[in-house]
Amino acid sequence: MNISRASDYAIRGLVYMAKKPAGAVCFVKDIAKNTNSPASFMSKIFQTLAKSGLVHSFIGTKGGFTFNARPEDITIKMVVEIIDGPIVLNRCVVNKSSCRNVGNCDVHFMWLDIQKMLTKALSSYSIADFAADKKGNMLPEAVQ
Amino acid sequence: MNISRASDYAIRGLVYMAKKPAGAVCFVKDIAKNTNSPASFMSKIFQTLAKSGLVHSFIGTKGGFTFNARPEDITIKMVVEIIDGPIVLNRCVVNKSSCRNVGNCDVHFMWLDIQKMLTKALSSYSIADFAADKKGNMLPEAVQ
DNA sequence: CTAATTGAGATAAAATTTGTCTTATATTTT
DNA sequence: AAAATATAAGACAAATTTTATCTCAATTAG
Ligand code: SF4
Ligand code: SF4
Repeated sequence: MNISRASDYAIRGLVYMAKKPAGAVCFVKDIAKNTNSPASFMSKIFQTLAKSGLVHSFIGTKGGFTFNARPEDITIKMVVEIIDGPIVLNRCVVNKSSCRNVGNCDVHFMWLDIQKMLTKALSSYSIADFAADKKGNMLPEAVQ
Repeated sequence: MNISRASDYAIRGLVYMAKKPAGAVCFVKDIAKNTNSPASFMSKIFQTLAKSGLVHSFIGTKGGFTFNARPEDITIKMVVEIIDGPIVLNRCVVNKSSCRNVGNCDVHFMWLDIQKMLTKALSSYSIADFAADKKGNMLPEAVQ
């Protein structure tokens, strides 16, 4: 029940990129250093982000990565799902046929509700929110 | 970002127990059969539940498990944390010293908020809620 | 053309998950 | 009392996922 280190790195890497002037080409080495993360691992993470279309990659000297979408359109949910795969609290919440008990399972509906709440929360944050150096609570309903 | 099969089995095993008359001794074999779960796996899960004090175990013929707490006092969060370990969305949410970036990390506060929301939701359900055959939404704020 | 710098992709170690199999314990039957 | 039986306890192990590293390929500057 947690996000992976890879997703944490990816989010902070993208936030770092978003703080640079729009359109700037960023190097993995630089991103990794400024986010305190292993460069070789970050490299593979950005490969995945590039494959997903979220960022664009340029190979060779003076290569690097640029955004392929506006940071304000990239939600935390998107990043986590690209890196960790779909968010599925319990197998039955996205694919009913994945569990033969779903028809007479009392617990099923709880997972549906919590899944909905969680994905809604993760979708309510974008990369741009953090690049603007806003701090503190941005999900009022979470703490009242 | 999901609960383990073990936690799913544990919850439904306890719900099955809660449907029986209070104080009844239940066998793993029976619990496993009625929850469509591997008996030997369920056995190890109930070992853990017993070690935590949630249920009581009796060895030998006519042995089995009984509740050691009232089903209405056993929250889903408790069960998941006993089986899967503490719920920690990201390492920084329960132990600030686990991440050297926490002081100047913009994303930290988001995880704090979502963690709080998630644990609150998981604490709002008890085993008894599902044993009563109540179905449907029990977390109004999740779907409005 | 060569060297330097970058991302791409193959490989692998470590940890976690998901189980099974054997052993110990208590009860019931003979 | 001994043997058979039913149960939980715990050791063991396969499979998967996570967390990386290491080597290769592509591009460009000089
Ligand atoms: S909660 Fe119920 S429906 Fe969902 S996976 Fe578990 S048993 Fe199946
Ligand atoms: S979100 Fe920030 S503080 Fe939390 S683990 Fe990641 S880097 Fe550390």
